[in-house]
Amino acid sequence: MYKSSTRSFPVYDSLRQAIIEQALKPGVKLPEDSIGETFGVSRTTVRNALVRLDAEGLVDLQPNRGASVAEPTIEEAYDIFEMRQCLEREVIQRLCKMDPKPIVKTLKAHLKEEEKYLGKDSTRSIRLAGEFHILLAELTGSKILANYVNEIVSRCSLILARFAQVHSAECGVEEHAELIAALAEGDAERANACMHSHLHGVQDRALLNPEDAQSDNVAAILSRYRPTKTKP
Amino acid sequence: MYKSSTRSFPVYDSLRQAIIEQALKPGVKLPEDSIGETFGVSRTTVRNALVRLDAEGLVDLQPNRGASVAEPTIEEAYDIFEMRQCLEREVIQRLCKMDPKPIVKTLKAHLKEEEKYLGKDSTRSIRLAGEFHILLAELTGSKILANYVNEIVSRCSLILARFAQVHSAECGVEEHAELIAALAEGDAERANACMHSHLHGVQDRALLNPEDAQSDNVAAILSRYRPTKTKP
DNA sequence: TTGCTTTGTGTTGGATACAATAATTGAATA
DNA sequence: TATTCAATTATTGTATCCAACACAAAGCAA
Repeated sequence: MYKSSTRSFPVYDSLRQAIIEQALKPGVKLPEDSIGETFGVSRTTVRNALVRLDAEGLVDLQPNRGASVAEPTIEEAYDIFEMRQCLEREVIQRLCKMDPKPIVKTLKAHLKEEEKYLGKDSTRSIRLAGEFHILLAELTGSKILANYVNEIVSRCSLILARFAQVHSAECGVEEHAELIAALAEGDAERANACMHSHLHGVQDRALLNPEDAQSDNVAAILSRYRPTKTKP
Repeated sequence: MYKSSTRSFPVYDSLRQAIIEQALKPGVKLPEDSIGETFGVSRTTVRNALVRLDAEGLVDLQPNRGASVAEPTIEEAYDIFEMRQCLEREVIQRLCKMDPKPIVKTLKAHLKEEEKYLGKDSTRSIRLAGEFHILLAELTGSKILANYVNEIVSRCSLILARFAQVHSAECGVEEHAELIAALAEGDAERANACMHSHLHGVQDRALLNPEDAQSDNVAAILSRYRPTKTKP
């Protein structure tokens, strides 16, 4: 949907990643000037990226007031989690109608990655945990479903950034393993239950005792996300 | 999500409406120049609108080749309809857990509108039929769910524009009435069945003989495949 | 013809420039 | 000291401009 050959794509992608990984926390202002500077592009280009992120709900773009990382309210948070339950239920139901063997194989490979970085690289762990869910959705073969899941998982990261105390506890690897086991056996009932309680657990950890977050230096954070220029 | 106080909003909104109402058919080029002229704005402003529409899947924005109304493939069409079933199933399930009285009241008012223009103003009929589904989603109180339904209903319009022969047959008003009746009685089972068969009917009318509709566009499609293609 | 290069025209990608709006500062007054 | 309001500054909204690219037609070779 978004063609990466444009100049605004790296900006979009980096911002997105930074928001998901919570380097850019909810409420942080995203001035076009400074972002353009760190990426070496003009405001026009940055603006394009911001418009897209606004459409995805990761950024809040207010007229004459510029962009900032979205700050989902507690109500929106519940709304998003409920929607996520719906989408991921659909994912499970579709996967259960398919041949489990190649699915399980792919998932196990991913799980191995997750285990590899568990407790070592927390940022990577978090990303991998999110990608597990996206991978599940992709395995259904439905582009749209995968898109929606991708979007909603991102927004859940935002919610965690806003309300949860400990981000690393987002996804339990064992729970992923359990889900894979259920899928391997073709046990739809159990797979569904697994996913449901898994997501419910994430939600609880996020929304049980909500507390606020604060901001940081945008340019400094983004410079870490800027793609390294490899020029011959 | 999209603040209407910008200058690009009317452009976005008009284009969206035109696409949904099939005045702009799939594949039609959307040059920034001419659009900007008709709206009295610059290309920059138009571009903003196009980026948003691209993000929503209504417009296809290709680098250096500009924008055109999206042309969903038959595979994407099935994918989208399947997703729509999932989303609207969720809508029904949520509505069935709520107090039916105010819901039914609102829906009946809408239905009356639909009946009023049935057979008279086809464009308006089509729009109202689509809005019925969006209204259902809004009544759940979930912003996200309503957004998704809105988006997917729009994309279904696009599919109909591409593949169906008769657009006016999109939604049966009686079927809407039946659904309302089921909701009024709190009969979740029946409401679900209603919605399912209703959507299935729409899908069938759209995708049953897609070859005819596609052959209309063969010339246009082939003209884009310029180089070294063997003739039939 | 057929295939390949070239040139020309139109359109887009992106940077810059200027206008409009919001945020901030600071001085004057109570 | 607190408050108001005007002036300044910062940031965004939008238009315009130039370079880059795509597509089409014309020329050229075989």
